[in-house]
Formats: sequence, structure tokens, C-alpha cells
Amino acid sequence: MKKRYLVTAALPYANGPLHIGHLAGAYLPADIYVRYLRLMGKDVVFVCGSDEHGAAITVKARKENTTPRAIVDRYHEILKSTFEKIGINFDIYHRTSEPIHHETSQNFFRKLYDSQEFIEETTEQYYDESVGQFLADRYITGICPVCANPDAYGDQCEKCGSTLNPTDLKEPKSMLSGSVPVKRPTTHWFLRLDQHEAWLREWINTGKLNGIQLHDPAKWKNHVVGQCNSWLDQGLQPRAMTRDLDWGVDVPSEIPGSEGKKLYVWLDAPIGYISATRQWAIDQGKDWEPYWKDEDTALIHFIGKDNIVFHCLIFPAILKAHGGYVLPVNVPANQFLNLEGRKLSTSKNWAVWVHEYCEEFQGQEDVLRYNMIRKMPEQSDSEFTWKGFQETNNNELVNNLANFVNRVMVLTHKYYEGKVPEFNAAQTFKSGWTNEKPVIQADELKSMKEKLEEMSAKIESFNLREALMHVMEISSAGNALLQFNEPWKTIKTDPEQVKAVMNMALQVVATLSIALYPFLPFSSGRLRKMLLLPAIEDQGELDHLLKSLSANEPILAAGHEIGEASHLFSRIPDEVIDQQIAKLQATDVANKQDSGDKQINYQPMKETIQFDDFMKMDIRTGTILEAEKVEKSKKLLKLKVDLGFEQRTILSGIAEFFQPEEVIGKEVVVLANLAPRVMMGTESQGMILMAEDPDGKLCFVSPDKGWPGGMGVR
RNA sequence: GGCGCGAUAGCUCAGCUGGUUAGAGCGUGCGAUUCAUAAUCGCAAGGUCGGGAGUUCAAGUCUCCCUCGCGCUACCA
Repeated sequence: MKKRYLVTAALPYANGPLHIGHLAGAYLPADIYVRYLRLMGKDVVFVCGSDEHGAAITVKARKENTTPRAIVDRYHEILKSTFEKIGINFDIYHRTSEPIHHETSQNFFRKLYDSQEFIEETTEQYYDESVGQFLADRYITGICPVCANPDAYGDQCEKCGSTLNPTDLKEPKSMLSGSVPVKRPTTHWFLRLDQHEAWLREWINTGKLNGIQLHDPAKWKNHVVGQCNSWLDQGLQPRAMTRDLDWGVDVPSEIPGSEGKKLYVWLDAPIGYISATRQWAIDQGKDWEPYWKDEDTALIHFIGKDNIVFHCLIFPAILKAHGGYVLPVNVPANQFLNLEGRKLSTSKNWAVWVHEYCEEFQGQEDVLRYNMIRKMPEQSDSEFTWKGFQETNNNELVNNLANFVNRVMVLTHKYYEGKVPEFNAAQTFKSGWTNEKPVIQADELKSMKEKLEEMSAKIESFNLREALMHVMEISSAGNALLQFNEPWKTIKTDPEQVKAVMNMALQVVATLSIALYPFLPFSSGRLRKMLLLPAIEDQGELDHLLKSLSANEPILAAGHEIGEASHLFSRIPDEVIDQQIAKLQATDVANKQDSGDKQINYQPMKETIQFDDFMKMDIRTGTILEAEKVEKSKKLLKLKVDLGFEQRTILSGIAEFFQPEEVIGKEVVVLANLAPRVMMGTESQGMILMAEDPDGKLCFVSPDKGWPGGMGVR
């Protein structure tokens, strides 16, 4: 194990609140891991913060008629308090709008610039002449080429989720002025990722850099290594590290041509981890540099799978290009969490918002945490359902864990006036782990220690759901201990044995109060209080516990007095679950209505044309004679169309909606004098006219059956 | 179409470098029990390991082909 740890959790974007997908994907696993490290007495710093730059925030500000500053201030506060409420314990929750971050990231840029890691390249970008500035992808709207949504952004259509380039949009419009943007050349600095490809490939696949073993690739998740290799095999391209933006970190002003240029978010955001660490060091009077630069530091990034290539390829390339920084020793990216069978969607409000949960389920933070861990998408996508939430709470937290604790507490008060009983160390009883031969307490403590070690191993390999199962097995063994020995019976016949059994049961409860801490910190705290034990203070308590167990030392001394029994968890009734399901269904209905009536998103009318303009088009009737799929294409069908006087080859992007055999014989309308165009190696001589609905579905526009081909349409 | 990841009991998932009758939790059935939030404990049923072919003495585990899901990526005149 390394001497010190720096753990990061992906910086959430400050334009919306936190939902359960974020939680299960990155923040909860990071928090559990960090809490565990601290329980083992490790030196660890856990950083995160709001990612507050970029065009999406300016766009949102414009829409709400406010400033970017106001937007990020608002969401920074929401995010920060949500993390606190759900028990995600960062050492610092920073923000990228802080001056120290601007300074840090500018210095990074400067260093890369000076060491000639960049090439300057000029490309064509959309420019709004009326306001005199380049338009970020997000500042351009237009008609989505995929689903015909008229409000698609230049980088993405929020309706159908397609990733776009601004040049893909039909009828692009500037969001600043509403005018039609023009293409204009602009110069940016590109990181030579192509030059980093070779060492990245080796580092990812062998863990070695310059012959030095930095990590064990076998410990990285399959999908992480796979995704990286997929990129590496396609060849890395130089990547722009700057943008034409007005909300972000300025390119250092002494660099020629820096005016109006801002750092690209993927340079900006990960460096936010470093800025946050620096600020933490200032606040704590510590030195930040060992945490980023000492070889004996383990850097670990917790992220969702959408961030893999940035954290495994691009950021490491930046760190190495800069020099002097350690590379991540692991990037345990999680996959995605679905909600009731569907993808989480911020824009469609298909989500469970963590701040709302904390309001509606006060005091039940751990119930959500527990369910998130049980359903954590560690290896593949997984699913959250409210029914499942209820089941894990009632069956596992209440029936197994809380009930066990309660049994022990009640019996201890009943038999021993709330004091941990003295017992004879040689007294035998039945084990809670194996119902075979009788054991003494030393044997039981050893079994428990082994289980804790299994839990530790699972946490260290990022198998958190299994780790949690091991903790629950300790509780099950506690229940079994009581069940096999039946103290409520033996109290009359063999009170000496009951003392040994109950003492053991109390040791199990005390052990749980520590083992639960990484996963369910609130419950751990409540349990410690119930036992009248000091709260966990991140001081290596688990390490001490393991040592005590090895040395056969009990955790709770005989004679120690415990507090009042109370229920650690309560059953969640059907009504509460039904209410939450109804709430989701309501947003679903609202969404349908949105797209159903008023917001059907009819495409806006195009500008008026003259009769002559229309007459320029030669539209003809025709019949599809042949149809086949175009090799290597998902969307294109190659059609042979009979226009009566001749036959044409026409490529049409309808393969996702029609099988070749079902369009043969179809009578269609063709734009016949459209200039030919080569696609996927075949020339298309015209265009089949189709009607398209808001979801991008297509249908043929056809003449009446049997109408002859080649007739003009007007 | 290409690439990556996945497909194992009703549900959610473990199964590392191939090796005896394929595992866990939940759910289900039966039994035991009453200290406990009708909780607990035990036992049992339940799987042609997505489909097909191959390599091997031996394949859930390796190879190839196919199907489906998720993601990235090229093509929509």
C-alpha cells in the first residue's frame, strides 16, 4: 500500500442538482473508499468541487435572464449542501470559479505552452457578425438532423440525445442575436495527443512507464481498459485545449493571440482537483505538493463511465506533458444507473433528486446509501426501483441489521441491567458462523476478524457491493448466534453460558458500529451512541479493531454500560413507495403532454419563396425497383428507382425504419434534379421525399396506387 | 458497419490465469423458534451458464460465427 492517498470525485457541473445516478456512479463509491482508508489509519485527502465554466452555464443564464455567476452560485450551494446531507465527506468542496483555480490552470497552460506541447491550428467556426464573436457549440441552435427537434444545440440535441457538431445543424441560428452565423477561421492550441499515444498504450496495458511499474492493470476494471484501448486503436488526434468562450479561465494574456480565448473545460476541470488540493492545504496549513508529486502517493479518480477517456488518457497526458505529477493508480469508473427501466434524464426530469430525497426522507439518508450500494453499477448498468428500495430496507436493514441490534440491546437490559456481562473465557457456546462444534469467544472473534478482512479486500478492489454483503453477513451471524444458543431459554438452565453468549453478541454489535461506518455513517453514529461509545473520528478505528480481534481482546469491556435501545431502521410502508412512484409517473405524464399538445415542436416555417424558386425543383413520381443495404452503413439504403423515362440509383437514409424488402414496389416522389452526391462510395442521383415526425420517424410520400412513373409533381 | 463492455437460478448479481455434483443475497415452499420492528434460524425446490460451431483428457471460463442490451464512432441530400 502507498503512503498517502489523493482521492478525487468527478466535479459535478454547476447547472443542475444532484441525482441518484451521480451518487451511485462516483460520489458514494469515493466516499466509502475514503472512509475505509481513514478507518485503516491512512493519510488521505478527498477533493471535489463544482465545475462552473462553459457555455451551457452562459446559455442557462441567458435563458433565465440572469448572470452566469448567479447560476453557479445557486447550484454550487445546492450541490455542496446536498453532499453534506447525504454524508459525502469531502475534505474540501471547491469551485472552479475561485481565483486560485484560474491561477493554477493558467500556470499549467503556460508550462505546456512553453514546453511546446501545443500546436496552433486554424479551423472554421461559426461566428456571429452582429455581435462580433465566435459562437460556442452551445450558442448555436438549429434543427436536429436526427430527430428534427428545432431547438437542438450545436453540441447535442437534448431531445434525442444525439451528439452533434455545429455544422450538422440544419438552419443554424445564433443564440446571441438570432441571426444566421457565418463560418470564420479561428486559431486554437491543440495538445499533441498523437505524440502521447505510445506511452499511454503501454501505461494503460502494462502499468509501466519508462520501465517503472506504476500500477497493476489487472486491478483496473475491464470496461475502463477496453474503452481506452478502443480510443488508442483508433489513433489519438490532437485535441483543442482552448475555446472561443466568454465564461471560463482566460488563456494567459502574454501568449500571442490569447484574446477572447478560454481554456477548454477538459483542461480546466481536472486541474480543479489540483486547485482544490492547494486550497485545502492553505486552509489546513499543510503542503499540497506531496499529494500530487510524491511517488508514494496513490491518485485515484472516481468517475462515471462517460468520463473514462478524459481521466485515463487526456488528463494523464496533460499531467505527463507538464511533468512532475503522479499518474492515477486506478480509475474505478462505474457504469450507469437506470431508474425504473429507463435512463436517468435531467432534462426530462426522470430522476430521483438527492436534495428532494433528503427532504422527504429525513433521517433515512443511509437507506438511500444502502440501496445505492446494493445496486451500484460496478461492472454493468444497473437499476434503481422504488419497490427494490423498499425491499432492501425492510428485508435487510430492518429485519436483519436493526432487529439484531435491538434483540441484543433488549436482552442486555433485561438480563444485565444494561451492562456488558462478565463471563468465563473458557465457557463454550454454539457459533453463529457454523452450527457444528461448540466454540469459545476467542474462536468467534477470529471468525469475525476474517470476515472483516474479506470486507477490506473487497473495498480495496472496489467491489463495494460485495464488501457490504460481508458486513451484513456479520449481522446475520449475530442473529444466528442468538438463534442457536437461545439465551431466552438457557437463562433458566445455564446462566453462565448466557453471559458468554450475550457478551459475544455485544462484541458483534460493537464491531458492526465500526464496519458499517464507510457505508452507513449515520447509522454507525447512532449505533455508537446507543452503545455509549465515542463517535468514529477517522483515526484508524478499523485497524485497531482488527488488532484487538487478533489479540483476542474484546471491544466492549465487561461492565461497560450501554444506552437505551432504539430502532436503527424502520419499515417503509407501501404508501410511501406508492407516493414516490406516483411522483415519477406524474413527470412522465407531464412529459407526454409536453410533446403531445402544445410543445409538439412543429418546425418553424421557412422564409417565403417565390413561385420561380419552387419551379426550379423537378419533382417526379417513381417506383422503387430494387433496394439493398449499403455496406458498413447503419442508415443508408441503396435504391433503384424507376422514373419511367430512366432508372436512377438513389441513396436514402431510411435503413433504420425500413427493411429493403418492404420498400420494393413502393411508389414514391423523387427530387430528380438534385445535384448528385457520393456517399459511402456510391453516387446518389436524387432524393426520395419523406415526411418526418418530431421523433425523427419517417414515412413515404406516395402518389395513388398505379400512378405512372416520371410524372411531374407541382 | 467498426470498436469496447455486457448476456449465469423468478429478481439483483459473484464466478481469478480452463479441472471434482455452477455460487450468494432477495423472493418462493416446508419445518423450528418467540428475546426482537409478524422479525429470526434451518432445510428444500429452482440454472441445456444468450444461440451455434471449434480447440482440449476437461469450457460458464479459450477461439470463431450469430442474436440482444449499453456506450463510443462513420454514413442521413
